[in-house]
Amino acid sequence: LDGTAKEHRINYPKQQRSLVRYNYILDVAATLFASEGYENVGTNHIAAQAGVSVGSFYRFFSDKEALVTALVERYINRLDESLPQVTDTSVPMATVVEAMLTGVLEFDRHNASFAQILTTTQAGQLANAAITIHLTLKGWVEQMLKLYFPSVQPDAIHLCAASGMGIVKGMLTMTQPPDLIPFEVVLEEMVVTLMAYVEAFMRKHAS
Amino acid sequence: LDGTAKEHRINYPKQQRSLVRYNYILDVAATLFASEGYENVGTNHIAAQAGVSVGSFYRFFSDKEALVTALVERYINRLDESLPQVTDTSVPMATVVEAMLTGVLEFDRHNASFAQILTTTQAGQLANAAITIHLTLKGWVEQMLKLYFPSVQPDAIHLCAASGMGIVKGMLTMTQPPDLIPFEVVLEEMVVTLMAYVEAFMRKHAS
Amino acid sequence: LDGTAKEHRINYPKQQRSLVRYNYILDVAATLFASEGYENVGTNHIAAQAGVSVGSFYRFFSDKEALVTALVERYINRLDESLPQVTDTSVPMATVVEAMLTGVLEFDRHNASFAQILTTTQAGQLANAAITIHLTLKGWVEQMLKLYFPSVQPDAIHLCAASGMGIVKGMLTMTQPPDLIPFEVVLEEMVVTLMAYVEAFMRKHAS
Amino acid sequence: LDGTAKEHRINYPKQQRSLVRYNYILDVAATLFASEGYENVGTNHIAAQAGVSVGSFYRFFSDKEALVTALVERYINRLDESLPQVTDTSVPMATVVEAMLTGVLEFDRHNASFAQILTTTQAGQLANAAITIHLTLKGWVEQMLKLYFPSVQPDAIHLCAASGMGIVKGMLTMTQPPDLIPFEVVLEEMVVTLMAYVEAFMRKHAS
DNA sequence: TATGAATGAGTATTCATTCAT
DNA sequence: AATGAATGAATACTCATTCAT
Repeated sequence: LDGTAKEHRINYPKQQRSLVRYNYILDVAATLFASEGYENVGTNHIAAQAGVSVGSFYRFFSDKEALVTALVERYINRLDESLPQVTDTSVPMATVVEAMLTGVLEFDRHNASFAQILTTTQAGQLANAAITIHLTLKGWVEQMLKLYFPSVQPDAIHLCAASGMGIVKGMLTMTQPPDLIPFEVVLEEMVVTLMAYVEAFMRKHAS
Repeated sequence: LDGTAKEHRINYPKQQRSLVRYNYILDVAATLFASEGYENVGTNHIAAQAGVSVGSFYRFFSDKEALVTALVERYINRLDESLPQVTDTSVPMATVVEAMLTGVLEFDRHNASFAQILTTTQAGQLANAAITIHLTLKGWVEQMLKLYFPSVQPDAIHLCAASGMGIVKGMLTMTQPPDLIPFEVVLEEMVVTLMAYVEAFMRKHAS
Repeated sequence: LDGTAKEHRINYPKQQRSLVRYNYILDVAATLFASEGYENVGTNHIAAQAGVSVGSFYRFFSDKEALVTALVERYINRLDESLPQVTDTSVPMATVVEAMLTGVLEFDRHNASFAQILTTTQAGQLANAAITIHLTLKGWVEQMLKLYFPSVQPDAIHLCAASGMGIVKGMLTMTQPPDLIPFEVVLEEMVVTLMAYVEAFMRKHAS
Repeated sequence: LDGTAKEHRINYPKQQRSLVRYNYILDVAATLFASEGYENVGTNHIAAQAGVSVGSFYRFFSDKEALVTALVERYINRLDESLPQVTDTSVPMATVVEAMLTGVLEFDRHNASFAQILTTTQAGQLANAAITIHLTLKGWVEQMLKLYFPSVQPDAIHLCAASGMGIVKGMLTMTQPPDLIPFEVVLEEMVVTLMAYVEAFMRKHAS
């Protein structure tokens, strides 16, 4: 964004012991970010809470931003493992959509800060993180749409995926204050909305 | 959120000259927040950019947070003036929805930081601001829904409004990076989505 | 003390109306200093509390320090009027001492901040004020001592007066937190102490 | 005083190196307070003068007030070590009083700001410090008086101690401007005053 | 003469980051 | 490798004082 492009580096641990520490720091950071807000959580605080020294923290992460990058990477890896893979259209799309949304909501429940980071719109260190997750998920959605609607133009697919992402991200916040709507209810409304949208969209864009 | 509830006060200017300054500071702040991110913009920076001294800044706003409160107040007042009032159902709902969404998108285009603040999910000073706008808008949506669906249960109305807000907030971000989808396109998709959702929702909740 | 010697000026009001304002500002300031502490009371605060503009405040007093100077002047003028004048030794010294101490304690009761300013030892704007009152009172004490002990050396008189001032200033604070000893009790102990001290002192310094 | 009771914390250093720094900062602060006045000395100023960074300053002291608290603690610990302990009445009281006063005056000579803080009467951050030292010293005086006058009522002991404290605090300022009376002289006058006062007091309160 | 809006240098405090041990 | 003491630039906010009206 500003060209100064500091090099943010993550030192991926090779030892087992280090790996545990590394992951624990990420856990602690994610939890703190969720409850206090990213800007209100210092690196010293994270390190202390994780039971390591700041020095150790900076051996793993060159930067506060590198920590976020690592967090995002882990989110994406875990999502990749836990979300259903769709390779053929033998299953009705509604089923797939429901499975994916269930997966995402479930994922958010077990991965602190996920939705908060994904929905960040304020410029700042979190912004790039949000974009990375957004683009990854949107790519997956596009793949799925292409599978189910092979004859639809790429541009339309892209638009549909972007809208879908917007809908999911927006409705994801319904579980949080001030709405505090239960997960299952949100899930149901999400499925309804997405299916209704996709159907209407495809009716219009069917070649 | 934490009960300490510092008293944030805004000194509403009475003189014309002051009113201009007051509004100008809000303009500058909103613009800076949009480009740099709330946490990266200092009060000294805002004051300097607005061509006033920090002291003057603090004559208007007791706090950095009071500035946000004032910004939110102004957003709400302006929205109240510019969004269409719906008092009867002589117009088809689709028309109303389209008019409102057009209004909101148009509003965001002319009021820097509006969508960013509205979609803030990170804990911090912006959180309360986001909630205030959210609740206000949701209230308006509920009113409209009650008008068109007088026989539907309040709980259902509330859920529908909350979902609608989620959808709009989520899709509002499509105009921003990395999607950068044109306003008119986003508007169209929003209308489709909302109408499709409401229709499906009401089919289920019709008494 | 530091050579920069800014010129602190008081604009003594000539009009009756102004005089009332002038005195009222001093009253308000003294009261605020007593309850909040000199450094915690701003000139804007004083002006507002006194119902005048800051501009008016600065027409009377060139400085915050000039205000203190004026306060001290007024203390001294009022003390000069209310403390008993001693011109001959027809009255026993104990009676005079008691009358003077009664006067001082009474004075403190009706003149906010008097004791606090007099007993200030912290360097700062109050220091000069404290010294001025101290020197004035000490001068009066010296005069009285000379009258009763005409044959004692000036140096001894000076030392005795200085000690007396120390004793009075120190015991004056007994009425305040944390001791909170009643005025009459403090008065009694002061008289006892001073008389006992002077007697012992003079026994030693009688030529 | 106002109930808001911020938690002032001191980080007592455990390493030798840190302890030296910690004490040096206190030394520097005390010296600066003495010459410039507490309110005129900033934390940055103290840190710079002590040759440490502000950050280091705040590692030791959570607050400017915590610094004062630490200073007071150190005063009290050092006084406890250097003032004579009185456990029986084998020594005449005059001797004990003289020894204690010598100790206090000597202490003030080697511990910058001691008397100034002890005699602070202005509301503000120093006020609590002053009260703490005052109460501690008064407690010691009471103990001593009880020892020498076991049959006197506690209330009378308390009043006598309070007066004694007032006398000492007041006369302590005689060594400072504008009086500048030599230590030995002040000491002598103090002893005379206190002994004369106590004698007169006890004559009256002997049961 | 009176007003009070405006000024801006100054203050306490935080926090990402470094580096000697 | 690991530690955590140390750094200092940066930030929110205050307040004595000025000056245009």
